[in-house]
Parts: sequence; structure tokens; C-alpha cells
Amino acid sequence: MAKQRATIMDVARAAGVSKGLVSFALNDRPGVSPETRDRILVIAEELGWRPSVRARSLSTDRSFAVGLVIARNPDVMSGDPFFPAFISGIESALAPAGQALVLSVVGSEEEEEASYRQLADHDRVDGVILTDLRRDDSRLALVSALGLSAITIGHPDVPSDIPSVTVNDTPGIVAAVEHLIDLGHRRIAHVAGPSRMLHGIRRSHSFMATMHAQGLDGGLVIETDFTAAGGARATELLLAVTDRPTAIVYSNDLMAIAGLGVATRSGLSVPRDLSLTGFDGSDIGAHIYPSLTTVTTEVPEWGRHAAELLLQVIVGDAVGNRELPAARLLIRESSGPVPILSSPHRGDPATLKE
Amino acid sequence: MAKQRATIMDVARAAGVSKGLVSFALNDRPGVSPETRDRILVIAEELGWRPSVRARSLSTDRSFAVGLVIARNPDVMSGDPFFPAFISGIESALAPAGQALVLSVVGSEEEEEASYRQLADHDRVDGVILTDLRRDDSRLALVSALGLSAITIGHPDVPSDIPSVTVNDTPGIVAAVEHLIDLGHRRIAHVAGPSRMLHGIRRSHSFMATMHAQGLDGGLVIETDFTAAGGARATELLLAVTDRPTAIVYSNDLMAIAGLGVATRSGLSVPRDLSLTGFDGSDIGAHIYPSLTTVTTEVPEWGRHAAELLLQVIVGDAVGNRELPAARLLIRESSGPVPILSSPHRGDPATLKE
DNA sequence: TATGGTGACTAAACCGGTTCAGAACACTGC
DNA sequence: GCAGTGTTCTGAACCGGTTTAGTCACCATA
Repeated sequence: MAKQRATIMDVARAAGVSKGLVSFALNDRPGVSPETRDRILVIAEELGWRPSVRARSLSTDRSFAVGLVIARNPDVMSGDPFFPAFISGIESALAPAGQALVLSVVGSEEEEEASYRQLADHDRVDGVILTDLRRDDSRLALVSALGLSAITIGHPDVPSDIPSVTVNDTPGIVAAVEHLIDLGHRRIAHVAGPSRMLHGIRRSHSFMATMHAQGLDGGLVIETDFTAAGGARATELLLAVTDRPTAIVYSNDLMAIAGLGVATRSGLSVPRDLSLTGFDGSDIGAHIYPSLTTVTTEVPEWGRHAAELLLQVIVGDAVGNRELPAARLLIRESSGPVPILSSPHRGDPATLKE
Repeated sequence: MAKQRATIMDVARAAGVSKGLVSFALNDRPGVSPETRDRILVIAEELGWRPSVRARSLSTDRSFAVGLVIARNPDVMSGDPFFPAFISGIESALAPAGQALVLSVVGSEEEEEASYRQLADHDRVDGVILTDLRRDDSRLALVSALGLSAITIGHPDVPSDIPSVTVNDTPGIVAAVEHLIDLGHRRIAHVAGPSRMLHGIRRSHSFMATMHAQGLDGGLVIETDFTAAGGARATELLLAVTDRPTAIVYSNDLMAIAGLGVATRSGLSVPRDLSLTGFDGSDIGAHIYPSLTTVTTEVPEWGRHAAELLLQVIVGDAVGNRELPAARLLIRESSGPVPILSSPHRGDPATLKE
């Protein structure tokens, strides 16, 4: 019923040549006379010929697809603005190149390895993009053992010949901390991501380094897990300490928004009593009240560059690392001058309601 | 260097049989004696044989993968809790079945069709999951023209032989409206998704029907686009009308959270002056202040059932539609008793700060 | 005129499975 | 003793490309 798609054999017959020659012509390889090449191309066009990715995969041992494995607690995933934007950037590089994205979402790091193995065992992809790098990340060895090409988002913490696409978080964090200091804040805390994760560590380090550089105590750091619940818990702890901080720098927007909830709930007005900054530049952060001062990067660009770089690695080009424009501070409403009282009293929820 | 993977030929040689027989044995087909079958299986196991998906694809004309095309403005995507959870549900059904998910994210509906065509032309997938159904959705005809198997999330509005997985939104919306009515609200507004989208329409209809059933005016409906910005704008409009509503039912959490921002910014206290409800049951909604009363469903279950159903359709099983447990109301803090004054004055921001 | 080289092209192998036609053999019934 | 019926298994075709070895005509050179 449905007219079958033309194969290379159909083109060969119509052109009166062998299918090998058609293959040469279509792949722009030498050994075909210009006239014949043109004739073949015209006929292929007329017949609406499209190469069969399946057949091509089998004979060239390539998949023409790249993989992305996301290992995250579903709670973090939802509400995390990173991946949708990142993936849409990846797509913008893959689609024009005729490549596909194979996505795998797993709930934990344990399932992650199995997922990479499955991608490799089933020949699903030619390479993978490694995100959320961890300390001494076992995936670096894994992908090379599996024979997968790979690139990483951010530099690994160990020597590796896997190219990376990096965005320097530091200027964003530095700017956030300096912005708060400019506003008069001195007791500034940091709610960090898991120290297993390199980008979590890097942001913490940037925070502490900036505090120290300004002669301030950078020790008020609480490590948590990037979830809203974690951000809320961390905020509760910070607000309970004597001489509580007047400002908190969060390692992502989700935790900052949860922190805002906790602060407001405990009767503090942001930014009057407490200043907050996030990290991600999420859309929702612009629409809450007060809107969230945050650090933003061009996430879709990460995705696009990551995919482009990976495609180069896959075809064997020698490539270097790519460094994207640094993260930058987006000042909105959640950060303001330090409260006048050096030791502000803990607000009472009732005062808000009155 | 790297030991090549064993092929079916290696197994055949080691077992002293033809490769055809090995294929039969490995696929549990008749015509192989029990002893031979066992011997072949043991040898295949010893050799660590894994079928080549590529070769199998070529000879069976199947991809062993399913596709998902997401056409959304990146701003809605990020912050939208739906897709991460949905995809993780899909994965939970695909991975054990040895199937892969090919994901495509496009920024607009225009690019959507090209994306489906590419999936089909490149033989990337055997079927697709259609989400965000629209009125008279052109994708129904498209996928059948492309020869792709498909299932839809939600019933199409036109007769179609494409099976669907549905979750009844209505009970959730009804419960939300009745909850507000129980709290004394009478002027209740609705911020709806695009009327092009069937789930947007369905939620609006449920809203209006419930209002009418209670003898109330269900006409205060503003259609917008599911984005935070859209939710904010709609809320501003609603708060500006004379006799402004005392409660607003939003069609998703993102818009509700943005609406909360607008309300708070304009000096209203939620839920004292205004009650809000969302839709999605997002994690972040639980951590803002006040936490968001919302309608929740088991989104990962949608994904899992969708993938399961699609796999059945692909192999040609006769399948029916699947109906999942209905959406249910999750009462949190953003909904409360109607303000005592029948016509509450528009609050002044200063009162909040004092 | 024999020799060699080159460009254009063909034929066939190959990737690793599935599937079909038929061979070989044992068993059954007459 | 022999046709008929299964069962088990082999060999080869096939999916649609890529790639290699080799053929052939043609031209330049010694």
C-alpha cells in the first residue's frame, strides 16, 4: 500500500550504474565523473531517496545519535530549569546534523551505570554528554571502557582526555557575594549543593574565597542536595543560629525559592530582614515576590556547544575544550541593604498577618 | 585491541550449528530441539552474546525505540514539572524492555512537524507519544501518514483509532472549586491554558460547569499560555476588575506561583485576601509561602502507562484505552476562608511592609 | 608496439541479524 | 517396503547501505 521508500539500488538501476557508484556519488567521494555524479544526484532527488540510517549504522558501525543520562531524584528534576533548557540547546545542534538524542532518566546514581551500559551494549549512541560531574567521577573510566565518545560539562577533577564545555560559575558567585557586601552584609551564608558534585564544590569554593578575600568569615556553609526540601531545611538551620546571617547565597534557584518560603513563614521579610540570591536565572524566579536575585548563564548555549563538540569528537576531529561566557549576576528584588539593627530580632509570623 | 563483541555467527560456530538455528533458539521459536536450544543458549551466555540492535533493526524493520516530541516555548519548559516526571515514567517502562527513548525538543509548533518527519524519515522510532493534544490536532493525521504507531495522552477531540492514556482532570478541578465554595468564595476566577490545547479546554469546562452547577457565575476566565509571565498578567487583570475575585483557580502551578507573586506584590495576603489553587502538584509548590493548594496526579504513572501501551501498539496487539486514577485535590495553605468584607479594599503594599 | 598508469566503473564481500525453502532423518501407518 | 508426516536443521537470500578488489578503456611513454 504505502509506497516503499527508494533504496540505493533503485537509484542505481534508474541511473544505469552499480550501487557502489551511487554510494560514492552520494557521499562526495572521488572516482565518479562529474556528469555521472550529477545524473545520480538528480535521480536520487527525483526518487526522493533518503539514506537508511539503519543500514548505514550497520555498515559503518555508527549510530548517528548521542546520549544523555540524567541521574536525579525526580523531586529535583521537576522544577529544575536546567535540563529542559539544556536539552533544547542540544537539539538545536543535533537536528540540523541529522543526529538524534537518546535520553535516559534514572532515579539514582546506582542505576546510572546500567543506563550507560545499555546505551553502549545496544549500540544506541556514538557518544554521551556527561553532566553533573562528581569527584573522581567513575563515569569517565566507564565511558572509555564502553568505547563511547564523550564530553563533559565542566572540567573533571582528575586528569582526563575527555574534552569539556565549561562555564565559569565563579564570576557569578563572586558578583553575588560582592553585591551583598556592597549592600552592607557581613554575615553571609551559603546553601551549597552536594560536595560530591563538582559544580557544587566549585560554587562553595568561590563563595568562601570571596568571603575570605573580603576579610569575612566564609564558614557558614550548609551542604544539601539541590532539592526544595533540602533548601528549606538548610534555611531553617541558618535562621536558627544565634547571630543569624543577614544574607544567604543559594547554589540554585529551587533551594532559594524554598528558602524564601521558609524565611517568609518565620516572619522575616525579604529583602528587608534577609537577602537571598539564587543560581540558574530561572524564569519562575522573576515572577515570585520578591523576585529572585540570581546568577544566570545561557544554558541552551551549553547544550548547543556540548552537542557540537561531541559530534566533532565522534568523527575523530582533534578538539579543544570550550569555554563559554561566564555566569553573571542578575539583580532583582530579593537582595537589599543589610538591616539597620546589627542583630535583628527574629520576626513573629503574626506581624506579617497583621 | 578491544575484544569485539560476539556475533551470532560466533555462537553458531561454537555450537556447531547454522546461524539460522541460533536465531531460532535465541528467539524462542519452534523448530529447535530442546537439547540444542539449551546448548545454544549456554554458549551464547558464555560468549556474552548480545544481539546487535542495528542488525536486528535492518532486518526486522523496527527501531526498538519510541519518540517524544516536545513543542514548547523554552520558558514554559523550564519550571514545568510535568516533563521530567513524565519522562522518568516512560523510562521505567522502556528500559526493562530494551527500548530507548528518542527525545526531540522544539521551540514552536511549526518546528514540530519537521521533527516528527525526521524521526520517521530516519527510522529513528517505531512509535511516538503525543502529548499536549490540540483541537483537531494535525499530528493525528501526520503520524498515520508517516506510518508511525502512536498513542495520545488524553482523548483527541475527533474520532481516532489511536489509543490513549487518560487522566481525568475534572474531579480535581471540581474538588478545587467546591473546596473554595465551601470556604465561602463566590467570585472565583479561572486562569486557563490556551484554548487550542485540549487539556486547557477540559479544565476550563470543568471549572465553568462546576460553577454553574453551584449557581455561580463561571464566566471569569482568562485564557493565557501556561507561562509564568502569562499567569502574572492574567492575575493583574483579575485583580484590577471591580469586584475582583476572592479566589483564583489556575490551570497549572507555574501560573499560580506567578499569580501569588503578583497578588503579594499588590499588597494582598494569600490566603487572607485571596485564595489560589494550582494544578500539577509540583514539589516547589509545597515549599513556597504560603504553600500552594493544588491538583495533583501521578505523572510518572502517565509516562509508564503511555510507554507500555505504545509498545503494545507497536507489536500489533489490540489494545484499549487506559484510564488512570483521576486528579485529586491537595489542600495546602494558599486557599482559605473568603474575606469577611464582601468587597475587600485593594490592599496597599505599605501595609505589608509595616 | 609493448608497458604502465589513471580514471570510471562493476562485482562482490561485508555489517549481523531474520526468515524461508528445502534437505536429512526418524517415525508412523498401511 | 514404502509413501506420508513431522521434526530438526542447513544454506542462502535478504534488509540497505559501505568498501575493497578488480576490470576495462584510454592515453602517455619508452
